[in-house]
Amino acid sequence: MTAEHRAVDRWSDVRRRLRARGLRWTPQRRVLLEVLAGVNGHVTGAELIERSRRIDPTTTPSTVYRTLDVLEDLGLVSHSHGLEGRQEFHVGAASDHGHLVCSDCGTSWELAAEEVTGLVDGLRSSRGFAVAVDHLTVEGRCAACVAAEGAAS
Amino acid sequence: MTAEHRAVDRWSDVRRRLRARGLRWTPQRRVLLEVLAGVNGHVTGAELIERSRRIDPTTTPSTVYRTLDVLEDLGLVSHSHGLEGRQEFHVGAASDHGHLVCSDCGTSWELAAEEVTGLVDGLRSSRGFAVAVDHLTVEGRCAACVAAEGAAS
DNA sequence: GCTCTTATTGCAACGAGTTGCGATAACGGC
DNA sequence: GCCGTTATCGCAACTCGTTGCAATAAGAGC
Repeated sequence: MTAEHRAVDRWSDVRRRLRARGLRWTPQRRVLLEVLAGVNGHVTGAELIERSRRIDPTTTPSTVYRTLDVLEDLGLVSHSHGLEGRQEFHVGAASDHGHLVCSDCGTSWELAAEEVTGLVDGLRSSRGFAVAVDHLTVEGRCAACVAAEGAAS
Repeated sequence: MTAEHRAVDRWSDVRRRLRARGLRWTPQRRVLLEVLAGVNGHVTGAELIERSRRIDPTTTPSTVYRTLDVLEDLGLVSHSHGLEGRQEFHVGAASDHGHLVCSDCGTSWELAAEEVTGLVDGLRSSRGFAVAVDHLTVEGRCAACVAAEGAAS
């Protein structure tokens, strides 16, 4: 059994889950899942396309994005908007967390739900607004970049 | 004096401010400022282009976006990313506020700096992260949409 | 295995936004 | 008012992502 095979096996129930919904298991979806199995953390849509093309050069953007939509429905990935409004996909079931992005260096971190309870509760009580934590991206400058700037000037 | 003239006058010091920086006052910039003078609240980049074209049909996207960059440097506009990661420009000097966007109906509200002090202070002390409040967009579902959903189901 | 339904694909065209580059035109100096 | 410097313009090409549509192919039933 090759390494790739093992990686796919990790996601084996996806096929069943698709079928259960009347959806289909296609070669293109297999490729994307193979790619996703090798990701931990965040990836941009463009990067997923590129990696898929390394396995199958005929990979098409529309197919990838549409498959990602389906997988998001299944709860396998989630997406948020990072720097420049680019899509960032997050793999794995670590539910309900936001992101912290440094606008200087571009690094991003996960933001645990507990770190934003104040904001969430505040907006719910004051405005009745239900914050989608997993879509929350907080932009700013990280400690390292703030320090670097201080040292430079 | 025409209405258009009066609108431009409101922004008359922009010309001086540009010159002071060695930048130039061009017909294209005059058009965009005329458009911006008629905006209060938020506009998308595409909308600004469309409105500029109504004054001067030869308006080019690159010029508009580049001018917006300059105006952002001057502090006249600021931009954030709304739904779908689209750019939203905000006119007027109401400094340092974020946005609240409903992912169902698309409506957006301003988020006062005071409403997010908890988050900002928390991230500064726990991670040394300096949040850019004016770039903060909080997505979720507004009270009206939550209520509508409750009634429907 | 064959057929039929219809989910999915790939193409082509589009929308938002950015970038490199040669040509144009502000505007400060004379 | 003309000249030279160089900021700005407009084009063309590109990136990321989305959408409509005709053609393809999963997979369920037989």
